Formats: sequence, structure tokens, C-alpha cells
Amino acid sequence: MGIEERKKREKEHLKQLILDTALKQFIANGFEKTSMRSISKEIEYSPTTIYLYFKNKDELFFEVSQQCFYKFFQVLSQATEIEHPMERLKELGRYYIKFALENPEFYKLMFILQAPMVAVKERHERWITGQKSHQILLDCVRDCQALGYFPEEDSTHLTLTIWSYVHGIVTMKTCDRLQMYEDHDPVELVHESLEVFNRMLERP
Amino acid sequence: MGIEERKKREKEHLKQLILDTALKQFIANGFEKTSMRSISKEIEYSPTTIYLYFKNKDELFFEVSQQCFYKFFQVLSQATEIEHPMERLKELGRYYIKFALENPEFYKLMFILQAPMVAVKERHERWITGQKSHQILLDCVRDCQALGYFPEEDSTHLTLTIWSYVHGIVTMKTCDRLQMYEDHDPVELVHESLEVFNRMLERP
DNA sequence: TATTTAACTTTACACTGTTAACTAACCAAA
DNA sequence: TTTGGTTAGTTAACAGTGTAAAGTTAAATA
Repeated sequence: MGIEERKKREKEHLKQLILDTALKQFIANGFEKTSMRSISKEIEYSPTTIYLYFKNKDELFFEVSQQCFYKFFQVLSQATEIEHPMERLKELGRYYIKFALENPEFYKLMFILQAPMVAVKERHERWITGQKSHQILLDCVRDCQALGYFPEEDSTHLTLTIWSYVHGIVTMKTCDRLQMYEDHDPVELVHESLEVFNRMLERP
Repeated sequence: MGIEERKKREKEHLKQLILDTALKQFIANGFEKTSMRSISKEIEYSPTTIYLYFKNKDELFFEVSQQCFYKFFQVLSQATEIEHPMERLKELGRYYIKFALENPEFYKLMFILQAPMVAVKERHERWITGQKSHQILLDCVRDCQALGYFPEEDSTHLTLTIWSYVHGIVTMKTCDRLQMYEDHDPVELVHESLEVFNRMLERP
């Protein structure tokens, strides 16, 4: 029965087209200006067709965020090549910041906007994609501790603390709050601050 | 000419009523569900009346955010009583987190949402209320450095780094991203992490 | 060939921010 | 006292949003 197979393929294809178009408009215009109608217009289907493939806007953007997390994971994975865990930790920070500054709209969707989390909650699903990236950082922290760094700190709490800092500086930039430092270039501030933090990490 | 005085008073009164109502609905229902129309309904004026007092929604919520910053400033000011700057720094962190966890909608408006910053940009205005709170932290950091802590770090960069951490952990909680740590209570995680960070700060 | 099913569209509802045109009250000058 | 202008507020309207319900059309099955 190849017909059903073909139909299933076509359905999957349209679903992917919706996702790709959402992602595309999202990069181009941001979350606020990407609507069910604007997506439907671009793919030349009626707005309500999207609802045959996604429960609602939250679900759609949850799945878009999944794709972002996949890219994010790939970027962070680059750092795993570095052998010395402390160097790897610092490189992870740099890759994290690089990704966030280059893809601010992705970053907001992944870590700030409510939409995807609403979907997670309603599905009673675990936020696996997020956890996967987090695991890279956790492993690195544990490797550092095995070498004597951060003795007696709980690895989970320490990981959260490091992640929070990076998340904080990046969010500050992405949400335009570094304007406060009037005579400083925001991007430069981010990098200067990361260096301060790295020095804090390395103190014995 | 007392008549004009009275009229001016009445105008000011209505403007304040709009602001208060916006703030109130904001606390109760959050930004998303607070609309020009919902505010106008509560104060029993037509929706367009608000536009006689505020240029648009961004301006209105910028002014609401100013009020939030005032409260925020007052909370942080409590810490200035503590004499030892290192103790004061840690207490500032606790007050910061307390404020953010108790007023998540305020916090989002102040540090995450675009609306108020759009207004700041259009006004070509300086973000003074934000700077005022920041100054408390900066002063404290400088006092710490005067006592020999964090030698050779640029005080501005260091302040930004500390602020970024606190902002990061708080944003993680406020934006529901601590769900990732499935078997942990989010609020507990925040406090555990703050302790880790405080220990990092105190290392000589 | 008749009936069911799947894929999609049309229509509609209840919202949103915002603009332009209108109205009614008040105040000052002729 | 009447006229004209200003002020404060309203109504109507536009263009947009997410989404549910009902209707359509073509293909698959009995």
C-alpha cells in the first residue's frame, strides 16, 4: 500500500513547511510579528489549515523552539573536543554567548518567551531538548570538580549558577538593557564581563 | 486663577488613575492580559481617552515600569544600612531576588519586556530609574574593592557581572525555565544557587 | 455506484492597538 | 448676550490577532 505512505509523507512535508516558514519569519521579523495568518499567507494555505497540524500557536512555537535547541546543542557540542575541562568550561561560555548574540530571536524563544513553556506544561511533557544542552555543561562542571576545582560544591547547583550568569549577561543584551551603560558598547560589555566571570571561576 | 489649577489637578488625577489601574491589572493578570480596553473599562472611560494622556501602550507601560523601579529602588535601599560592604553586597543579592520572586510581573516589565525600552528609545531619554538602582550596586562593589576585594577588576565590569548572575537566576525562575530541574523546587534552587555564587564572591 | 473519510476553506467571533471625525461643555472676547 | 474657539471625551472605523464551527470537495472504500 504505497498510497498511504505517500500521503503520510505529504502530510509530514506540509507540517515541516509550516515549521520552516515559522522559523524563517521568526528570524526575519521576530516572534511578535510572526502570526498564524502571516505564515499561512506565505505557504498559500488558509490560516486554519495550520490547526490541522498544530494544536495552537503555543504548540507550533514549542516545536520551533525544539529546532532552535537542536542548533544550540550542536554549537555547544563543538566545545566537547577541548580536553582540559576548565578550558572547555570557558569555551562553552563563549559558544553560548556567540549563539545567543547571533540568534537573539531564537534565544528569546528558547529561554524567555512563555509560549513554548505553555505547550510543555499542557503536554505534561519533559523539556528534553533543554536538558540535553544542560547536560553538556553539567558534565563539564563535574569534570572540573574531578580535577579539584570547586570542591564541596553540589554540581547541580554549581552548574545552575554558571548557567545563570551566562544567561543573565546574554539576556541583558538581548532585551536591550545594556543601554544603561551609556558610553559603552553593549557587545564589548558582554565580553568584558565574561572575562571577569572567567577569572572568578579560576580563583582557587 | 484657581480654575486652571483645578483643571490641571483633575487632569493629573485621571492620568494617575490610568497608571494605577494599569499597575493593578498588571499585578493581577500580567502584561499579556492587560489591554488599553481592559484599563478603560475599569476606569469607565472610552479606550481612546487613554491616548489623550499617553502617546501609546509602550509609553503607558514605560511609565508603569518607572513606578516599579521606584519600589525596586526602595527595596534595595534597605541594604545600604549594612556597614560591611561584603555583607551589604550579599544582602543586596537577597533583596534583589526577594523583590523579583515576589513581583514577577514587575520584574518582567522592568528587565525583559520590550515595551518600556521602545518608549525610552523613541523619547531619546536616558533610562534614569534603572541607573539609580544600578548605582547602589556599583557603590557597594567599589566599597568592597576599597577593602581589597576583587583587586584589579574594573568596577563597572564587575558590577555588571554580579548583576548578570542575579538577573540570570531570577529570570530563569520567572520565565519558568527551572522546570528543567525536575526533582527540585525552583525557589529552593534559586537560593541554593545564590549561596554558591556568594561563596564564589568571597574567595580571596 | 453510493457512502464515508480526509484535507482543506469559509465564515464568524471576540479580541487587540490605534486614528479620524464628531460632540458637548466651557471660557473669553465682541 | 451672543459668538467663536478651545478642551475633554466619545463614537465609529480600520487593520490586525488567535481560534472554533460549519461547510466543501475530492479521494478511498464498501
